[in-house]
Amino acid sequence: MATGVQPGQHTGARSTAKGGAADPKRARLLEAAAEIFAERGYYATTVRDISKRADANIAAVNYHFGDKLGLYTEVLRTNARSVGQDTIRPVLEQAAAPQDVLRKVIHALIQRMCGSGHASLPFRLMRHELMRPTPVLSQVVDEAMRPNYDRMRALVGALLGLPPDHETTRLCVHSIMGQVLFYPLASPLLARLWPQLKLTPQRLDRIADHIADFSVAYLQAARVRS
Amino acid sequence: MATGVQPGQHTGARSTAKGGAADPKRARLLEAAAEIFAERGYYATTVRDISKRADANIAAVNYHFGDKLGLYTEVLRTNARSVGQDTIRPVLEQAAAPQDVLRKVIHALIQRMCGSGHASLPFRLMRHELMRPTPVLSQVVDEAMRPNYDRMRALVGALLGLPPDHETTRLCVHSIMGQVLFYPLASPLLARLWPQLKLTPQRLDRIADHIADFSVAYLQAARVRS
DNA sequence: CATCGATTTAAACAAGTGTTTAAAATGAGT
DNA sequence: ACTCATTTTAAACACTTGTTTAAATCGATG
Repeated sequence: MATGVQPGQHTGARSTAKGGAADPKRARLLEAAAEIFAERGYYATTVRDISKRADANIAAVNYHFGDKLGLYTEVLRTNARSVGQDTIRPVLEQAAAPQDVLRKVIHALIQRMCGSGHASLPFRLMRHELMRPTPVLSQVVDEAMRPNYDRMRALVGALLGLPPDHETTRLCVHSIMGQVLFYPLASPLLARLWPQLKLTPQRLDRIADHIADFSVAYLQAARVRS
Repeated sequence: MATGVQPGQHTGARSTAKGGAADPKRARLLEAAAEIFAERGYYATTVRDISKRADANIAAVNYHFGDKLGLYTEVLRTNARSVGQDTIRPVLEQAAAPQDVLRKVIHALIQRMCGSGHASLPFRLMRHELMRPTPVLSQVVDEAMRPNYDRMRALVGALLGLPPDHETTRLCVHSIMGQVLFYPLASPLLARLWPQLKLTPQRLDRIADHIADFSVAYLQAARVRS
């Protein structure tokens, strides 16, 4: 104890010169961790795998982030912002007819949640967090999920002619979320029930169209005339 | 090697007397394993926990079932039959109006998948298998899921006036499954987005009603007149 | 060059996992 | 009572995990 070095919260002599890559080893660890966490989730990822991909020593994670969960927390906080504010929020807040906004957000969600490219990395992190929650889940929900859930309730409530906190409004939002989440969350099941299905971007667009049609049918029929 | 004892497939001198509980230690292991697997899933369950609950030695699992996966396979095969044939199939095959059958199967699925009682143990096993597939998943899908998926497609196809293997039919089945699975699979998310929600049986019935209404709205509107 | 804090390294640690081993106990058949 | 296959047991094994340690290296400052 009291060795003089404080792992995980060193005094912060960073940003010495040009404002760019300060402490590159730390950045490489974050980058490698994000990729592996997004691929396998928190529990199936080992600090040895992360260290190897980042060309760092096994102790690097503990030195720079305290422990594995500290590294994961930092990775997730960054990407939660990307999901919650940068990607979905602008789609939900654009000025357009509510039905069009709904269609677009369904398309965006399906493409990101089912995609495997670099742009969907934050969504894959969320996907794992949903399937196998970690102690960070509450924070993720607060930053990435609840704001969009609330906006979604406002949107669907407008379509229904009901307040955002009405039970029916919530259930409809869940019906839409459930349809969307089915494809990324139940994909191992789906792959065996319908082996021919290939989730190409075109196919994902057809699926998103269907989900929108399927949902709008109820929202229109149930609309309370104002 | 060649010790004369063949773990996992002993010669089967079982059923000596009354056809009831032959090899009670094996049965206790199966019972204990089913409970713990249903609660925590395959990977989070240790053979030590199972052995302790069954009042058996740590080596008992290996002796009677070869290895942990052998025990899990046997537990899952039993309960897959319960899910696939005993519980859902009769609901899907009853002679009634397709809409009523659909409503009833949605109710049954929601109650079982979200329940925590003894009757829903097989469904909790399936739930974990969906969220965290094991090498046994394919077998589970074949025995418990695909038959009902096919029956579901026939039912929804009849409501739509489309063949069971039409793309729209499949997408509609997925929309229904997604809405149902949302509550059990995304429950950690839901618990934080809507903390007041308590999944009582009455509430589950309201949810099932909503899912049925939500789905029927599209199925009726999209019906191809024959 | 010497100094000293920050970083990196190799090695070990402690805890947990599924599995195996060889001996002990069991119990029915002779 | 003895035999012998079956079952149970305690102990250890082999392996992986996250974490820690203490020494080595680095890098700017005096």
